[in-house]
Amino acid sequence: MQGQLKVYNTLTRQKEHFLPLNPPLVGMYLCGPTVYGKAHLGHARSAINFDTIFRYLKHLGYQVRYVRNITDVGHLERDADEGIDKIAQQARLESLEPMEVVQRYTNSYHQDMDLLNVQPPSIEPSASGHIPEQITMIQQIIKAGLGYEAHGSVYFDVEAYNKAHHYGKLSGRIVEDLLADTRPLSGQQEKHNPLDFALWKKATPGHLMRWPSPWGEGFPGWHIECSAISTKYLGQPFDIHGGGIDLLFPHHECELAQAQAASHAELAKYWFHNNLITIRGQKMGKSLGNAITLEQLFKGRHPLLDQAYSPMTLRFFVLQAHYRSTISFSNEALQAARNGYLKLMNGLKVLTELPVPKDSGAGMDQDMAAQIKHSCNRCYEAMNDDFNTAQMIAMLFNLLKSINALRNGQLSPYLLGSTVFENLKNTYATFVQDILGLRQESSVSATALIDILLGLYSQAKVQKQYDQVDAIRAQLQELGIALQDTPMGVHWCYT
RNA sequence: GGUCGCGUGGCCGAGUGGUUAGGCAAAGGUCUGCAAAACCUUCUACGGUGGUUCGAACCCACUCGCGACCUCCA
Repeated sequence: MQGQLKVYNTLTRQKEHFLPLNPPLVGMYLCGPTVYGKAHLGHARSAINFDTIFRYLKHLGYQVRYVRNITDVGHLERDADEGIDKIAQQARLESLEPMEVVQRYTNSYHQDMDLLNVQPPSIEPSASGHIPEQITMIQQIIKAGLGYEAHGSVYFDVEAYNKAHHYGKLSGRIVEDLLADTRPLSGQQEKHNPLDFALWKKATPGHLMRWPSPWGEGFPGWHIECSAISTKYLGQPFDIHGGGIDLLFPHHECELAQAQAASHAELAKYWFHNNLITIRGQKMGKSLGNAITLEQLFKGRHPLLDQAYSPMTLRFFVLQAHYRSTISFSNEALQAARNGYLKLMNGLKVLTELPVPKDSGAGMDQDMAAQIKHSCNRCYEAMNDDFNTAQMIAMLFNLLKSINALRNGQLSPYLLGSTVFENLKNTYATFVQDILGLRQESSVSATALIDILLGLYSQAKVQKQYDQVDAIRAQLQELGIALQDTPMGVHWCYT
């Protein structure tokens, strides 16, 4: 539809035509959140960027199975010898069961995603629910001679793997360079090589999250869940693997190597990476302590925030930049995003109120019609060029000028003809709502509106304008609202 | 240190060898009982130096500044 989609593939470092392995089916995997804390702006960016990609692929007619995992086990907090995973750590602080922490933050994540109008993925598997699959994959890797056990833990043998494959081909690393630069970390004496990474970790006695395995009680390594889960639901290879650019190395590199080692096949055909949100020139990240959670943003409760910003403001803010560029966070930028978002939404409202012109046949403004048609097409061209939402939004603002001109009577719909008008209407509405995923955030409450009417009602009554009094009462009655004059004033109730 | 990326007007941010990106903010105008919105106009920038070219913000070299990954990270 509307030209051909080109996407930037991190694996090949260039834009390529998007050719799914089994069209019209598309398999897409995204590294989801680790649920040991509230989601922050970075989580939102990734989710919004890939949500938009998901929406656009569906719009193009693809049948997309979108898998986004929930990481609820096993990531080491710091050094391997501590053997404490993040979730267990947090659980102790809060005196909660680990799975209670997982549930709480999973719920919180889902709430945030709903507010951001991020569509739920097709499948949202948890790591803890796929321990057997992970163990099986580890066994395959061992069988292939690319993993080894040491004292109840299992490691991936990077050197052996690199003999037949290229460890580092995704992130552009060279094993020799990596080796030349490895820092000695404590607790790595079990490894044959500093580059080797854990597939399975033996649980220390105090470790809360643990599962039985052929190597004793333990928990899966950091990377194995994604390899096991993605291939389970999407096959191998599948079409698209996504995630934040900070996951590129080592996480995605390891995922790729594990899958390759276990099944002698590529993990994914296309790798997409969204860039980061920066603040004061620096990456916003949990470990840097400069992350703003979504809750803080929506409530305006953070020292860096001048005010609260709504979910749709954030969504627009994110999508006004290309997904592979960094975005600078600032109050000024958020404020600008809010105003831009409102302008776009008001255009949608205007559009629904405009009458569809009948074709008069004569008097069409060919130039104007051509211009609108051109802008409509360019919305598709922008999205087809590696999901360039920034450029697409610019086109929508161009269309918006015409839409507002139509409303003001500065431009007559008859000059456009019904075909162009319908094209304008459909394109604008489709891109704003279905693809950008923007929706109205109306804060107007019905009771507040009724109160205003009650004021006018009372005033009219005092002035003995009974026609108006009766009219207000009758019209509210039609809406199921009855007015009642009492000695205490005017009340209303549902009827 | 290794690898990679970025530096665009007051702010955010596309783009890329010759054509207005767009939004926000600001100024002027049209409209208007007031206000707002909308529309029109203005502000025409690409870190620095040198080179290639008829022509570079876009290519090349050097240089300055910033950042990301290499450890958990969206």
